[in-house]
Amino acid sequence: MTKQKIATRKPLSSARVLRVAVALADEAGLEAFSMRGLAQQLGVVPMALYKHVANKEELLDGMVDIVFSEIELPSGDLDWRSAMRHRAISTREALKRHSWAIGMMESRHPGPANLRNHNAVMGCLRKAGFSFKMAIHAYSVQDAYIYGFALQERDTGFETPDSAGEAAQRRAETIGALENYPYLVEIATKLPESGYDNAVEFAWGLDLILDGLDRLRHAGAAPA
Amino acid sequence: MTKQKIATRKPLSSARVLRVAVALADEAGLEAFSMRGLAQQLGVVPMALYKHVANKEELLDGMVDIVFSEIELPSGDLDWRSAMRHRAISTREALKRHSWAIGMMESRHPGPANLRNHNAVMGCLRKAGFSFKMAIHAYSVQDAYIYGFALQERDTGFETPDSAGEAAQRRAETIGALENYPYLVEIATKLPESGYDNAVEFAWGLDLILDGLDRLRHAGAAPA
DNA sequence: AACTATAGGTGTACGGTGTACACTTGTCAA
DNA sequence: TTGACAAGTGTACACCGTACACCTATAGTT
Repeated sequence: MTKQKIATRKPLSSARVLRVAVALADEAGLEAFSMRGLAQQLGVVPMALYKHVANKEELLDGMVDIVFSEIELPSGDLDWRSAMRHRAISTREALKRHSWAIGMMESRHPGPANLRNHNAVMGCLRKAGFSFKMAIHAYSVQDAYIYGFALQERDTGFETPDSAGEAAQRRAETIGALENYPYLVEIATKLPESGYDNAVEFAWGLDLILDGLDRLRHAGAAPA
Repeated sequence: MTKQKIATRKPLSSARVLRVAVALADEAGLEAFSMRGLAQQLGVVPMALYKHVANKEELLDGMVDIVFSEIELPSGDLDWRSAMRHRAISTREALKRHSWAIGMMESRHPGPANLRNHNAVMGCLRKAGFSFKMAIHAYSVQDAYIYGFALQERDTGFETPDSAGEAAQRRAETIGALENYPYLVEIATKLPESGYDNAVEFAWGLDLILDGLDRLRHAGAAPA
């Protein structure tokens, strides 16, 4: 009986723990993600996890690095702008799949996929002719935008045009009459019919930034 | 004796609870911020808080709205670019003071200061002649950048040029030899001597975005 | 084949969390 | 003086991460 169970049960491993942890966080959210819940998902007692993972912090480190590993590295075959564009879009998509990771991408002990990613991005910019200082600037704007957009996308759940309108409406109703906030009223009324789409919105801002960078690529100085 | 205590002790109020909560979160961090800790800070038993605040979630909502209330609204006396620039810088400064709020600005039940802020920003853009769609785009890029920059600033503690170098060094050493990541090596070596400064970095990207927006202000379409 | 070292899974327990619920106490109106 | 109501208290519960001692199944060596 116990023998059956053991024969049936796949053995644990840190890789499997990590995989299942990511899946669980994906569907339960970070708030509801606990060591006890993860153990249950794996058909095991909570303390069994600690034979494969030092503690929850280290587990989260590993989970974040899995997210990094899903992000496409900038391709050497493309011009820098296309390469950066692709990796930005790939990053947003990874963060959409794993929204629990959104605030944690740069805050945790970095793993190998993280380092590979950062090294490749910086390399792409330097090879494209950006000076060191300019490359730092370029990296900084892009990542700030990508992470910030992911954050907003998660927080203001504008999934479809409709829900965008509803969200704005609800927001205003919550606090009282929206008479006092005419521009929020405008958003609540016009956004639903505007065909708002997150992927399009993301690309719009991304292109604005990449265009700006292209203009300044060979300049050493600040934006005009 | 108990009488003395009571006579000495200022009475609680939701405003005072909120004020002290913000101060406590500022110095302890969000992780270490607990209802029990807050109660202790106020010289009161934990459950006393619940006479003035519904629960921790609502308390956090109120705390975030305090942060919003510290952000300068865009001034009507300035041109849109200057007004947006000031409020962006003011936002970053508020988030620097209250870094626990960084991931929560748009995720929580919005309070009055939040609504006033959003309404004013949208109003500034519309009055400056941005079409509705363009104003949405402009708002989206700016806020994504601001929040994303704050996030990075918090996570990669590049306070001074020195610490920036140290951080990069430490990061690489953690995972193993940094031989495999030449561009991270470059960052680790050059950044310390480059005079990196967060406020300057923030303004650089901000100006890049505002310049881009200015170019597109009257165009209805996507970045060129 | 017997023995033993080791890795992996278990059970219990501790100190932390948010907060429900019933209680006492302080303050002011009538 | 009384009685109502607001404010603060104490106890208790379910959850969390995880330290520690224990058992057990397997692998290697003799």
